Amino acid sequence: MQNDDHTFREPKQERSRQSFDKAVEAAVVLTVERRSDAWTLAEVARRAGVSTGSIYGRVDSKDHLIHMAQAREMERIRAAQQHAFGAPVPPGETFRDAVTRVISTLAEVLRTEAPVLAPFMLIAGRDRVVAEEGKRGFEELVRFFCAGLLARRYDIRHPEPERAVSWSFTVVYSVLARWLGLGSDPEAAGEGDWGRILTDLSEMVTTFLGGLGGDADAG
Amino acid sequence: MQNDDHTFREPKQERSRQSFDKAVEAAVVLTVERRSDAWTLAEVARRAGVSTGSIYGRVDSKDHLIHMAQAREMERIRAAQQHAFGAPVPPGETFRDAVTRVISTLAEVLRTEAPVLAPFMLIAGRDRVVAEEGKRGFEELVRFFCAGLLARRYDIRHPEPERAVSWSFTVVYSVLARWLGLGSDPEAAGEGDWGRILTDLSEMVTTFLGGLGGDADAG
Amino acid sequence: MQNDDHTFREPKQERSRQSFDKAVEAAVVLTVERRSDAWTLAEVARRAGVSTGSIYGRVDSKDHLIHMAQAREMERIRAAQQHAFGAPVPPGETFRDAVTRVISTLAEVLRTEAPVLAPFMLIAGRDRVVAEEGKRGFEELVRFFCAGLLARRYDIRHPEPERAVSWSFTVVYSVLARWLGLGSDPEAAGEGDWGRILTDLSEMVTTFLGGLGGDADAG
Amino acid sequence: MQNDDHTFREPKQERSRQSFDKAVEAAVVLTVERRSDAWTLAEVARRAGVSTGSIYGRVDSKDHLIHMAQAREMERIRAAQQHAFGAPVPPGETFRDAVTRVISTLAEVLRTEAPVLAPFMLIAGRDRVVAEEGKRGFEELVRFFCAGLLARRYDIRHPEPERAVSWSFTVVYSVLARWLGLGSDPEAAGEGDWGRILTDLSEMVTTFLGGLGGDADAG
DNA sequence: TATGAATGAGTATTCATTCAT
DNA sequence: GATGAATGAATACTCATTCAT
Repeated sequence: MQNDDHTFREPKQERSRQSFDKAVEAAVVLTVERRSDAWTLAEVARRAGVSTGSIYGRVDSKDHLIHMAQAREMERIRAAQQHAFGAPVPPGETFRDAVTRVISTLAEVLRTEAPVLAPFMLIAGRDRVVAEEGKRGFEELVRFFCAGLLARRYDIRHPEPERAVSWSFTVVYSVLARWLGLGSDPEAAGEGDWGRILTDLSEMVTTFLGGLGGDADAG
Repeated sequence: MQNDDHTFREPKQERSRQSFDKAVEAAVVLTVERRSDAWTLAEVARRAGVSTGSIYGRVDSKDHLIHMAQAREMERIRAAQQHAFGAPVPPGETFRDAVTRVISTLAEVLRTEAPVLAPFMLIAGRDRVVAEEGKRGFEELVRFFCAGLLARRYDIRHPEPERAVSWSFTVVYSVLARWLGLGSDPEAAGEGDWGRILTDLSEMVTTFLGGLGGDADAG
Repeated sequence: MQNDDHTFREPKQERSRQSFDKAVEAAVVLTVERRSDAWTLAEVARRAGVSTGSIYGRVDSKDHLIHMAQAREMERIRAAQQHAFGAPVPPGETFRDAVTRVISTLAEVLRTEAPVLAPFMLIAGRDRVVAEEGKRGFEELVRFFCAGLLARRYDIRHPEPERAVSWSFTVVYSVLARWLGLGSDPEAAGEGDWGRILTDLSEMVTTFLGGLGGDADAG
Repeated sequence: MQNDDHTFREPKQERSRQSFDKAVEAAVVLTVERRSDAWTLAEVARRAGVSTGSIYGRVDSKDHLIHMAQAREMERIRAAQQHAFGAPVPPGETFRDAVTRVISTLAEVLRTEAPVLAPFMLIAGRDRVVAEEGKRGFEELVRFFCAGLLARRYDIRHPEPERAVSWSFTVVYSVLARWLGLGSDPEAAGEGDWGRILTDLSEMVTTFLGGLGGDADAG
């Protein structure tokens, strides 16, 4: 949860912590608004109602502030992911329903967090630390998704369940990310119908994994 | 081929046109090298062996120069797409082979042009003109891909062939673009095996469209 | 020993005085290390293990702290000078030996204290208080040196003994200071042989004062 | 005459050269006025009537500008030294007169250039390039002075004429530099009488070299 | 009184754009 | 036209000093 490349200077006074929190929050908001880090430290300071100097008391460069902002958001997002995938599995669920549920869960997390994730992905293109942190969140997502599907391992007729599930994630994530404009390819964003996409993905994955689609659960 | 937002000033002299071409070329090369527009006009001028002033004689801002660079590359890329998809269809090809061929063609075009496409997609995030131009190339790709598959319309058992093909494009493009780092999400770039991805995509799409996978062509 | 330009606030508690002493000490050490006042109050505070605020409780500017640091060192240095020049005169010493002894004493004091004196001389260039304080130490040195030589007034054949001795000091001090890098002219520092310089100076001064060099004491 | 650590960007237009010259001149003037480099680029730009950007067109840092300023002044100063020491030797000059002349020449050069030399010596304390350039000028001075005295080699009774002359330079330079405040030790600056100092130095050196002072030329 | 966080003026440097030659 | 020098607004970062706790 901490940055790798910088020593985070722990504030020893509560007041300070609040000030810095406001600055990080402002950085996040601006990053989302501008869909990139195209903001100045002066803007962050003004929005947070603090001075630039006070920010530099906790951070040693604009990049470091970006890392803090990302760390904070990723912590929140990872908690959200955990919560979303931690929901109880409905009893008696068909395989198709399970696939739909796992995909929808992923989709919902991504859709909710897209505004935050997108700019940080952009920044990851030139900032190794941001890339690494993003990767951690991503890998957690992979694990949740795969675990969710592999819970129905015995319904999967594909000869290599692990690989099939992993591939399914790739397909689902790629399509969703593209639709949501993650990865900063704004072209696709919002084209087509979100619900329809989820249905199509579920259908495709169900078929791919179960081999027959609708009645995999009947076996 | 022309820009929408600026009056293109037709150069009076051939010599001058060549100078400007060199500048545009330099802008392209730098854009690819830096994987973004993180270069200065001075750099472009130096590389092209021209002066910054002369560039401003043909263009009225850095953004405009970027538009010219993109226009030039997109023209080339569209020609390449046309050529690639214009290759003759092998006679007696199975449906599966047709799917594989169309997907491979798309994949090859994207893979070849990824270094150029990626930075412009990045720029498209904040530049409407770049986004529009990119979209045009993209839509052509959609048409080629879909036409390629719909040529086998009668092998497609999916109840809505048009939509199914379109959806297939979405899936294939999303996965490939992500793998190639288009859209500047560097996480996925290069993970997994390219050949394997093509195989998996072909398999998935063949199944999805044909319903039964391998023997759709038998019908 | 006190500063002229500031009211020195007598610390109420012993504990507090020790804290401030640590700060002054840290300022001295940093000044010597950096060979100038190119340090920050935060650095001083960190090294001293106190807070910047507490320093400002005893001092009202960085310059004032520098003055305290200098005052402290000059006090020590003046004691050292006093001690060095207070050594008993060997009985039956020749005039030449007396000159050598006085010059060597001066040289040794300067050489020992050069690391401290040099940066404060630098600072004296823009700080009147530092210049004044330095001057006081310097004048004491002049007095000690001259008194040392004038004790042999009757061996001095120069028609104006006072002036001759004073001039000798100028020559000796100038050469030594330059060699030691006092006055921050780093060019000369360390060039040539220290022992040789002392010999040469002694020879020159003996000759200058005594008129005949080696046998002035014979008269 | 060029800097070692930077490529000096030769202006291709005359206008430019003038602009930059004004900036360098302003840097020199400010350096002399402030007796250090305690000026900002904005000040230089304002005084020179140019923009900060235009300065950065020729120079890539404030330090580089300082180097240029120093290079320019040192060029001038070296020419002045050459001219001063190149004056014809009066025929029939006594040895004492020769010593006085050489010392006076050195003294005059130093006195004239002290305001420029002093701040650069200060800067040399932390800037290697400035130190090196200064050293070059200094070494030239050593050569001129020694050559001037060694022209009277046969009047020197000291057993090691070269070393004696070199030592004489050290003494003379040290005393003069100190008096002139070179080396940023402002304490001594201006104390005593300049004419008297020259007389004393001449006397001392004449005696030191010739052994008998006034009648060395009689031999 | 001590602490250390907050302040904010101050500065070097960049670079798209303009314009004198 | 072409050239490339000049412009100057913009921006990250520093640090002496203040002040809430």
